[in-house]
Amino acid sequence: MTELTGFPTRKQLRDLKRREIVRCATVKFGTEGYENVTLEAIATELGVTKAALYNYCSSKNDLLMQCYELGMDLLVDAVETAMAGTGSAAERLAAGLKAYIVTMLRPDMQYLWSYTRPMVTSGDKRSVLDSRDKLDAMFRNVLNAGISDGSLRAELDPKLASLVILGAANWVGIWYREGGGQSPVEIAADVTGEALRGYLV
Amino acid sequence: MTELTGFPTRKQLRDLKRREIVRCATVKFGTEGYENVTLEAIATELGVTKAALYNYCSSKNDLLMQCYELGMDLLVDAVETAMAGTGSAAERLAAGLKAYIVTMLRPDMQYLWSYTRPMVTSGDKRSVLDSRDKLDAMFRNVLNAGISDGSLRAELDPKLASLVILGAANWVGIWYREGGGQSPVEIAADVTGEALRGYLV
DNA sequence: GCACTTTGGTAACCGAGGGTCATTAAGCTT
DNA sequence: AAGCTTAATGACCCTCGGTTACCAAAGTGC
Repeated sequence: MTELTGFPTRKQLRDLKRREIVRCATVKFGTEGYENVTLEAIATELGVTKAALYNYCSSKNDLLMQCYELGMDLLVDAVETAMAGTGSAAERLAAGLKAYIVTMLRPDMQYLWSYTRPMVTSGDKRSVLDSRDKLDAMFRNVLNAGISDGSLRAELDPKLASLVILGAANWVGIWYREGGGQSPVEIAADVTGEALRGYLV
Repeated sequence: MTELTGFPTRKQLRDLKRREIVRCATVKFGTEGYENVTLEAIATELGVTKAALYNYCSSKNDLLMQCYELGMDLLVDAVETAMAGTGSAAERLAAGLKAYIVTMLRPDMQYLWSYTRPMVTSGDKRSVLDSRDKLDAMFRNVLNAGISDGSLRAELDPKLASLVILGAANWVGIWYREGGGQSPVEIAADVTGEALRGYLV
């Protein structure tokens, strides 16, 4: 989010608009569901016509990809920050997982995540898949580090373990709905504890 | 799959056709994705017109629900059978989970499962949600049984544990793609072992 | 055997919505 | 001022989910 000062250049203005479109679409896709949101609706909300949107995306699906990309970036950032601490690998793993879940449960991410992610197929934008791989790699790395520093069980298989752990975490994004008594932070703590139970020494 | 002998009655014929439509739709939704399948395509493949389908379903989404229902029934049956053994609860849990994963990875279930499930919202057909609850209950029950018979750790929380375990299992349906070297049975065994690691005594 | 309803299908159509394109208005540049 | 680029518009097309009027064949009562 680079802020502008003075006269924005053409490029800056363009990027600003693009981001505004993506932000608007993210909220609408997230709360109403991809299929129920028309490009007309997005355009109207932004005070332009549908055709104008096509200056910033090549198709509705491409717009969805841009939304997803934004979400993935948030997620990567959150996990990266949480894992940057100086504790044991096990502690960093727990912190990263907790951050992952909490971020995923943000109101504007939640539905986007659970409802939309499945429509991102392997044929899609490379950058999206890159973020996905990056997240996976971050968790595998910290799992490996845990074996090295002795804070996680030595016999675990990082690849399998990351699948199980991320599976459990991603599942939260699917069943969690607001107003269920527990806050995202509480849920994240519970699920993190449960998912890592078999790996802590 | 009740087979017919002799002259089928009107009702039988009708139900036969309905099932054939659902079967066809399941395969197509599963392999091509819900959005990419037109009712025309399904109708053509069955040698009828689009309008004829509306004698057997009330909307495209309703057809999807019927597909999903079929899949859920298969899943419930598979798990029920696998869990019916006489071993310890831990053994039955492992068998059930393995059956769950293997069934989920059947070619005609796979995409339907990962791609389509998210579109089944809480406002949908009761029977679909019932199957979902039923599966969940089956796993929670066997977890409870495991605490009782001592084959699982006493301190586990069945609700949380079933979320984590099913989350890990469902995640497989999302990342698994055919031709990845490992067979569904092998994957099911690996993931089952990994997901239950923290719960076995 | 003949009217008469019921069932299951068809062809034609409708409207919503994604996507396109010629055109125009508003800056830059020289 | 002239010419070029950019961004937006409005009218349009096409696909596809869904509806409706109509028809043919199978069952049913007389």
